[in-house]
Amino acid sequence: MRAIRFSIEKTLEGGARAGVVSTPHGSFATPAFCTVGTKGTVKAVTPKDLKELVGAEVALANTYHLFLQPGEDVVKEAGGLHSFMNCQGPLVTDSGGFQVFSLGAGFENGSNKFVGIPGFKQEGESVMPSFFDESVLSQHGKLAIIDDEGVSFTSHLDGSLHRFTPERSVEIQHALGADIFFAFDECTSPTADYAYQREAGERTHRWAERSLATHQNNLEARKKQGIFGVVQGGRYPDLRQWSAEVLGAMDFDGYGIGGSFSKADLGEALRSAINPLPSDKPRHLLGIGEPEDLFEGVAHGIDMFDCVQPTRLARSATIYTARGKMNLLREEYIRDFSLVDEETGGYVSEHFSKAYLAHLFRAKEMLGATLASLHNLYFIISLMKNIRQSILEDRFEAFREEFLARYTSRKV
RNA sequence: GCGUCGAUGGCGGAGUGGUCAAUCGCAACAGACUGUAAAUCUGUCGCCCUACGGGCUACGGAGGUUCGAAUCCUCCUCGGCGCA
Repeated sequence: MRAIRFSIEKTLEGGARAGVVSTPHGSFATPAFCTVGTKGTVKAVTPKDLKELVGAEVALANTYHLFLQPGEDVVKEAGGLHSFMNCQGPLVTDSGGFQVFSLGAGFENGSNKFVGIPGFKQEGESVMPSFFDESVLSQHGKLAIIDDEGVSFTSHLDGSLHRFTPERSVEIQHALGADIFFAFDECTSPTADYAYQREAGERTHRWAERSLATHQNNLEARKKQGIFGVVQGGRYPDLRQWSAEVLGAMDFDGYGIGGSFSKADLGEALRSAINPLPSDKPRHLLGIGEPEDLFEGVAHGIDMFDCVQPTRLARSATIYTARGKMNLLREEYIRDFSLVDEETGGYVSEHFSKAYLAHLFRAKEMLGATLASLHNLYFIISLMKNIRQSILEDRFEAFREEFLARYTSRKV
């Protein structure tokens, strides 16, 4: 008996589908958006509000972060992640593979996932993230070093040396006890060349096998947790397809699609990665979450998303609205007493004005981040619900068009 | 009244003869953010222009010394402190 079950209620011609994922901690409707709680907390928001005000059904935490602090042993001693963070619903953990990228390969050129894409990263910007702390730099000039067996890395917290292998990552994720967790993968830099991308792909595939074997050998964990493999391939469609074929043949409970690709290529990247995957398993597009991208993902058959964007933007005063994103720190909102986003609604939009949130941010009051996070999460999650409904009613493309027409109607 | 210290850009506060339109912090204004080293980061921030360059006015006020002053001298105004 598998811990994770997926039932598809409806699939549209283009590939969009609606379903339900069942886990030992309850089920969630798909397409789903996982709120991101990297360190075991969705920043600035209580689990109660997340559930009652936002309507969130799943959350995702991170192996790398929880391993470093407080340590997976502490979480296990607390009774697992659910009990530790007082979350009764389904939980997902990411493997730490992305951190290998952001602390290692991605570090070399200070890139994010969309490096070089106009509007995402200007050319000639500083090579290193300026929040980088030189005191924890390893002798290699970066925090993570990859070899065929695994990854050695220095903690960004205290500079101590650690090592992740696929086996170790799975072991930690067993201790954390999320309902779904990811196989340890290597997320490459978007600038990686073909040869390296292929090499990294092969490594990721071997790691996937080892992760899967480690999980299958743990009979206790198998009953309680499901494991997802992660398709890689960078910006090369043939490598993505190859990666999906190789992983698709392995007996995972679901699949993550990770890595680097340009926004413009999202559609192509999804097509090549999704086609070879078994259609009866859930597919999770890792780390993507702008409204346009959610539509694009769903259109190609993605079932799950996670993204820091709603909460990260919220903390720096940018909110989603039906008419596009708005930076509440702009002067024009100081005396804008209209509600945050009447068209979208939700607890925050219905009770607070833009001027009030603008004041909270200017005054650096914590409630600003909380309300904005609640709102952005509500915005994204209700969007997912509406998308799901539109699939069930066979009017997904119409809804997409209608939503985006309004969403892009106003320049921020 | 005497003595003493001080007066710098929206605020705080550096500078104490040239490389100063003036370090820095805050505020302000704008931008970025997609598996969270992010309640973070970046840019602008006297005025004007044909604006990677140029011009003008500036460091309480008025004079002066000097090739050249926010920086030195004199007087004045205002403020802190001490003594009366």
